[in-house]
Amino acid sequence: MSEQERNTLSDPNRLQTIRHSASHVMADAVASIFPETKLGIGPSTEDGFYYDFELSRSLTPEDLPVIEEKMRAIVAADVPFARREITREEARREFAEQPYKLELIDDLEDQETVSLYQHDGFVDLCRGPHVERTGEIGPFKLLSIAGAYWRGDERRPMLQRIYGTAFETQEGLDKFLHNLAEAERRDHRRLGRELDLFSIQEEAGPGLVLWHPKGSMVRKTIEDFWKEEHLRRGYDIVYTPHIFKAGLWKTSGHWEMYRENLFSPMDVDGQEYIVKPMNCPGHILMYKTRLHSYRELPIRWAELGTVYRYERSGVLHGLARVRGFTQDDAHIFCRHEQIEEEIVDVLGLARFMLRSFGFDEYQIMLSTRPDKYAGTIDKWEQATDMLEKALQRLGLVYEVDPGEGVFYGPKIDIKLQDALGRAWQGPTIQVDFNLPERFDVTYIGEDGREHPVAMIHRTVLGSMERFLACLIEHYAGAFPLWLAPVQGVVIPIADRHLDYAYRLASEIRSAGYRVQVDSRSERMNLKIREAQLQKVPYMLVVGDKEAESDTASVRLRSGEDQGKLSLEEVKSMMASDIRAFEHRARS
RNA sequence: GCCCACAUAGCUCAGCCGGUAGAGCACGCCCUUGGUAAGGGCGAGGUCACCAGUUCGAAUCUGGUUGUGGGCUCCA
Repeated sequence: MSEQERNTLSDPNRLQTIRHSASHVMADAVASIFPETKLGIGPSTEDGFYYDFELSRSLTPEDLPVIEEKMRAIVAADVPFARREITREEARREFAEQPYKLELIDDLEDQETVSLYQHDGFVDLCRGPHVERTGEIGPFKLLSIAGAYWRGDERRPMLQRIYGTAFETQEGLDKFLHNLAEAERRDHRRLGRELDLFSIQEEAGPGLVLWHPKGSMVRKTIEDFWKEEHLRRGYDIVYTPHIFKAGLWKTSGHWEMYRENLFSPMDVDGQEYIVKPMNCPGHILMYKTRLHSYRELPIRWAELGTVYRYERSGVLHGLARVRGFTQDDAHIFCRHEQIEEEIVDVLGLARFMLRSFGFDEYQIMLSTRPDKYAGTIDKWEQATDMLEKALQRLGLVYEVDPGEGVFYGPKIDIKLQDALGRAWQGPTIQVDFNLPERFDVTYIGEDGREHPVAMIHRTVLGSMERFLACLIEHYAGAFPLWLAPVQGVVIPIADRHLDYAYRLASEIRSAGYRVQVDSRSERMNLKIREAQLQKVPYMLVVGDKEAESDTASVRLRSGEDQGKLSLEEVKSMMASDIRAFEHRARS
């Protein structure tokens, strides 16, 4: 392969190198505009690059074009990038005015030398590599300004970060910008309002969701499906209260380990109560109402449990990050030797659920012991081991996420990928030896003695809120027929067709479909347009011809005209539409 | 919580340098009964997020509060 060929190929390292070089050029530009600039770090990222700066004043969006202009000049000058190696002492002198760089130099492993990259007059501490010359940096664009803590530590100073991206080709950049626009078009907050699915209002409180009838319909459909599948797979459905006495949360360890997420206690008759942040203690108390034989295990209790967690104001985001949400939770009480089998089953259920909702791509993470944890290291290792074994047994590829577990146990997280390839937190499976111990949860073994029970916490969708956010964006609001809140709209052409329209609608409705009649005295064109914008799967146009022949002219959301179909044909078309989705999941 | 930006009618937005608000869509009424993505007319609707301050006068300037957006930290 020739040198030229190598450079034109879409090599991921090449792209990274370009972006990293672009970040240097950006830093150069910023430093030349703001002479007092203190440099942080400037790496390439998955879809671009950034650089962190400490500046004499705050950046505004108007600064970006100016910086970009400067960058273009540097790229056009096509100056070479030069690597230099110097000793740490020399580096300390070179960056004497750069406190953040000095800190980085001090933190380098005991290497004798450090490498520098220089282009034009700009020198940066950097491992490299870089492109040969600035002219090799392809089309780029600065995207946004953000605050970022130095080294991601909220106790350290906040620097100003500029995000940008660069590509090898103009098409690459265009595609990226197009994707950004597409993501905006699919934004569940926008679609939530446009499709009248839900709202979050200042008056009600940040992070608290009001589910409008249409959003509730989607949610109900998901919940019904979820419950049925759980019953089929040996779960029992339970309900528990929204508040519990504070003592329960002290026993569970939440009071100690999960304090920053708890809402303040409320006083009820002189007793402290706390809104539940999790469902587990309720299930544990229920389990403990009587003795359980090993013969009963595993016991699988599922609850669509609404929990409340205090989330810092800056992290709230539409339905994806809220303060009150409903987990599709379940707790499995079992013997230790049953854990692996149960996890295998849960993974199977989780994969089934994801497929059912149209997600085929996902990524599995194994999160291990965090800094703040309950229980012994020994138990943690045991639990982690079991999760790992189950994953290996199913031959699933996974990554380890060190320190990301919950305080009471390690977990498997499944991140699903939506239509745009973005990852969403979905199913979570956690093994927990700690809560059973704290609450003294046991079963009676074959030997007639008490044994500690093992507990698995799991969700297979995550939460109704976040899952709906993901669904909306995945489908861009055009839900598959079985989930669509309104599955069909009957559109009478003139008022004299209303009777027939109502009759048709009620017959389809009695077959179990959600169909409405658009009875307004508006033109058919308008009704079609609105049904289309509302992403209604089936539009059933009825006029003189249809009323006479007992048919409906079927227009699909895709714009396809199916022609005149009889009532039976319409119903069977809808039925097969739904069946196709079911098969997809079970196959 | 932190950094930056933003907050005008239900929605999307205009409102230059301070002189008490405007469009399109949506909504209501009327006319139109029309064959596959917006028929026409009239009308109603805003203490310009909230609270202070500067000023003869604030949607417009200043400060604070609340909320939202993009990030950081954190997470179902």
